[in-house]
Amino acid sequence: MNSSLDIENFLKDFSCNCKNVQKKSFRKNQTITTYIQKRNQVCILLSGAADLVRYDLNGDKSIIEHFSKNDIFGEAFYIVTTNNELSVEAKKNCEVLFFIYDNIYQKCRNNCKFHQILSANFSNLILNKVMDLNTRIEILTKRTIREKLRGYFNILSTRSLSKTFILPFSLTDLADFLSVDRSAMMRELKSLKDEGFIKKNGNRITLLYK
Amino acid sequence: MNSSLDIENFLKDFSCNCKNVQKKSFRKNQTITTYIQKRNQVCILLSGAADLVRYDLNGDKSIIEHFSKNDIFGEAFYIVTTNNELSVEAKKNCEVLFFIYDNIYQKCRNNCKFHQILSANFSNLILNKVMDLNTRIEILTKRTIREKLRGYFNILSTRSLSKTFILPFSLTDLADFLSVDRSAMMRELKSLKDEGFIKKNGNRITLLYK
DNA sequence: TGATATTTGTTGCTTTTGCAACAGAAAAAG
DNA sequence: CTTTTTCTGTTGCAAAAGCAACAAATATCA
Repeated sequence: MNSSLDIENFLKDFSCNCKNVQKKSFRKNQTITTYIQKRNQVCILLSGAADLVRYDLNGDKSIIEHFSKNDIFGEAFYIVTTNNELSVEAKKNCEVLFFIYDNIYQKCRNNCKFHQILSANFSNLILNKVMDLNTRIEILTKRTIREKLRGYFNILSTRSLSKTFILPFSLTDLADFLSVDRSAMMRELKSLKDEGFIKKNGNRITLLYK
Repeated sequence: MNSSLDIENFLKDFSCNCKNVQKKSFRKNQTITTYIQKRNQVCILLSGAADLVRYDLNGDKSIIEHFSKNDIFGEAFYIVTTNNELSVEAKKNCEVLFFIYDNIYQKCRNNCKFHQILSANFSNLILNKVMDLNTRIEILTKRTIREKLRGYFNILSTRSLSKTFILPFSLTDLADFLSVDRSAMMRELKSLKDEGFIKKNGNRITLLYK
């Protein structure tokens, strides 16, 4: 989306005096927010990287979403149920903008530039989000670990316009992202290597098939 | 979302003379659209039910999304890759509105009511979509068939405000939706029944746990 | 209504995945 | 620079899931 460039520039040095819009910084491994019903919070990640994670009753961790620069997230996009605790964890040092959803289309008292540009760009930000979510679902609906890996690798390859690309995850996190057991995934990665489908150096992957 | 009521009323008897907005009818099992890169088509399902499906190289079918009344979909929300064919299939007779994404925020020549209301409500329509997608991901990230079933049943129970609810799918389609083998799912359903977690009559399910 | 197609329910067997555990490599912290 | 922590790579075994096949029940269609 070329429109993300507009947003990027404006977010970099936004200023708004509304008490409803806040910019906060987080250090790696801190919890940025926990999803709570009815608060309707929306966040934009200005810099850094973060994951939306769920710990289920067995203590298994799932990475529900992976956020990087300019991604939008927050409980406003979620129907929060009682069965699971969702929280957003900083994977690197992060800067995050917080506001509430109701606020987006309301003109703020100051009629500040932030609100103007935000409401103009909100749909595009969400559209990007929808595309990411659809991509994620595409991968998760694949039946086997092998297909998930190949599906994800294809996407990364397409995005980087190259057969070679760098995984945006540690292998441990990749397993959580694909929602599979890490050791099983490692086994499958090894088979893919042995059978000549991929080449792997650390987290640099090269696809060897068409 | 209470805002969906506005949309519902206006969609029911919309009229727009733009050549870029079309309303079409489909019979059960017809293909409503196939996703093609760059066309940027957006669709709103006015009535009926439809599924976004993918057939992979092995011929396995996955239901990527399930659409009901007032759901929004289309290739504009997708990064279409070469590896898979995505199409939307009518599960019942359907009425569908077609237009292109660029069109949403452009004022049409006629400045018609449709475009006015659509741009005002587009964000809410997408927001609902994001919530659905997030819900779907929640379920797909569960590790076992049992957890997927229970996760999905919890959601249906919450939505219907009751321990008893009707599955919106045939069991065959439910398996495709959860992206698992049907016979394995049936086995798991049987265990859930035998162990006293659920009661099942056709596609009416009752949860027996807390 | 009768014929045809689809869905449900079930099972034996095979393959895949998850689990647990551990050693070595790499990265982070002090 | 050394220690501590996290990540990678691997394995044997157990559990879960997929596959194939079929009969019975339902639904659809002509």
